[in-house]
Amino acid sequence: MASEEAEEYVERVLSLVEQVPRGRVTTYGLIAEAVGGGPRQVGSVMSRDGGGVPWWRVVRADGSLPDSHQGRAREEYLVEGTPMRPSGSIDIRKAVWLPPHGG
DNA sequence: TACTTGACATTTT
DNA sequence: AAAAATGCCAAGT
Repeated sequence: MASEEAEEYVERVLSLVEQVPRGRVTTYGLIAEAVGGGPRQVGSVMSRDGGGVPWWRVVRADGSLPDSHQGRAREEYLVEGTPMRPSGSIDIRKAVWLPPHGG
């Protein structure tokens, strides 16, 4: 039962990811700022239990995609109309969604 | 306790 | 613009 805290942290992360609107994305760092901890922690949580949320809406701070997002994520960006750059990475400046802070 | 790992971020070359 | 180096946080071994 000692890991109840860890589960709550996971739920907070997933909760934010579920709140990301279509056509927008957010970053690991912003989520980390909102829920606490570090960007890497958010990434770890995602790989563990991010399978139930729109994980493709979470990208790196510069709009580039993690190796794991290759494949399905690309299709999602196309159908959702996510602002992309000709290079293939996301136009983070237009696509970024700021998660709600402390409440 | 020390070392290694990971869907990251920022600064410097 | 792209790559390397450094910093960061928590968990696992």
